Amino acid sequence: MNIIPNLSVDCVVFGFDLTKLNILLTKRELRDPETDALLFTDYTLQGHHVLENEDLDNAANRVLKEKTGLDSIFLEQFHTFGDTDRIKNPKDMLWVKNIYPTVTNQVITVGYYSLVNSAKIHPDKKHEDTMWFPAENLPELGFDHAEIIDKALSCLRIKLSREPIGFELLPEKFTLSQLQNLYEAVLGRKYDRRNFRKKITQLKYIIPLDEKQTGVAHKPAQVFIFSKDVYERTKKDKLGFPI
Amino acid sequence: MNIIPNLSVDCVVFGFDLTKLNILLTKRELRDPETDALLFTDYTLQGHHVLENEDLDNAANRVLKEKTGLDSIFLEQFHTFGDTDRIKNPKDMLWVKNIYPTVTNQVITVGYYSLVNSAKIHPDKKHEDTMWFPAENLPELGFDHAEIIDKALSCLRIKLSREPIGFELLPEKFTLSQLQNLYEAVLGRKYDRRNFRKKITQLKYIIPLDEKQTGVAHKPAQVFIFSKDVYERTKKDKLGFPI
DNA sequence: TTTCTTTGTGTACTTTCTACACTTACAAAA
DNA sequence: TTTTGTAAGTGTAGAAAGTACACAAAGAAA
Repeated sequence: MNIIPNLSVDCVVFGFDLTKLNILLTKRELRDPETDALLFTDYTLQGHHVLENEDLDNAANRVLKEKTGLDSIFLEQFHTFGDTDRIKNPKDMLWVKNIYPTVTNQVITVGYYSLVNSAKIHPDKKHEDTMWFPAENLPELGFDHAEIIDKALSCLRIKLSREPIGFELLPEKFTLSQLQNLYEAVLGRKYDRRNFRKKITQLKYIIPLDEKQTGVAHKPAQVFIFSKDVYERTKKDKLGFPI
Repeated sequence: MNIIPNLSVDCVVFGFDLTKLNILLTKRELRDPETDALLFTDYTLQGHHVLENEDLDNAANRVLKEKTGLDSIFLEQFHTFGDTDRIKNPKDMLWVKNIYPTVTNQVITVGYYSLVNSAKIHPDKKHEDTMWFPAENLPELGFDHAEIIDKALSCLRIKLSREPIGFELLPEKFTLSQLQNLYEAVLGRKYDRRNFRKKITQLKYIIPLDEKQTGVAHKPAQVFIFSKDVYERTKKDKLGFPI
């Protein structure tokens, strides 16, 4: 299957470890083909060219599957980056010349972000050079990936304040404090615990289980699940997520 | 300047005529090259392929300038459409074969929407086949342009409820009723006039002028202007548009 | 001068938002 | 077994924002 040389997708994979928001990045190293000297090292998003006869959304899913092993996870297109000077940094031009000599110099990339529960990822050692970084403290990034991540994050914030998508970042069963931490981490603000719980518990699609947290050194919290089903059936009543 | 055969932009031009929301469409006709018989006629968005060495945003601006004569207007990228079966309707396949025989069959298109005051457009007769249609009552559309318009409208609604962009659709000087009509037309709901005015008049960036509407057969309304400047300086205080 | 149309205005009520502190349940350490 | 540490769980009062609602005034046209 041939690649489309001037079209790629890049995935910003967001993960939440119950404490902070993380982004999945892959280490990139360029070595001199002759001397093997390390020319530079940095990190990049998961991306790849779209293949001939491949839908854009499928390309994003494929990239995610290949780079993380994850399948059928939340994936949302957020912006397309098509400036002709996207690749202007000398190290990136060097990289392209070495690794993709056949690719045109004008590549547009469609940005997707995906949401995963950090715990789910990295059971294998197949992708040793791919790891989580806190969104607040990213390493040096290649290409225009810092800009792509900024845009992804601001789109995620808008989406998160309109729709109940935060659950994609949590384990299936979660506590209200974990949910609150998630909102605080993504939106970068604090909520009063009582007021937060008040609003959440009146949503019919966040369902308390007859079950408590175990193995914690404090009063165990009740666990909840999110019912997409109930949400879909009731969202016409009240649109949006009231947080 | 050569086109990039597999990449285009499409612009959804929204206009407001102080009463309803309109969309600018261009008539398309395909005639049999031999008999000149009219094979079909329908309407399409303003679109064109991106040129080599052209930024995406510039392509959208160029298309708009060419098709409408308008320059430097509000333009926002909202979604990229990249399914391989985007062009599946027989009439569209026929059209592409006749008009763009060199173009690949897998074209992805980046959607932009733009906002203009309907009065500003169409002073010339150069684009006779381009005209306004009420967003509520569109004619038969070519390609996947119905889907593109749906997505554009839903993105516009989200944007309009977060940021003060409605003024792009109004004349520079406007009345509060015109502003209210605009919000009602785009968001598809009604507002109580007193409550609407109460909220608007407390925004510092919507400035009343010492001036009244003229030539109307009723009590003339006070006119207002929007100050982007004041908005930018004060938006950190209170984000969003409280309507 | 009458008619028509849209502007412009205040208040009472309801709902939502906000701030705030102590007791309880469990695990780990003493 | 007792103590300690930690997060869970809970209610209320005051402030702010949202909602519903009706009539007089200004101008143009008849």
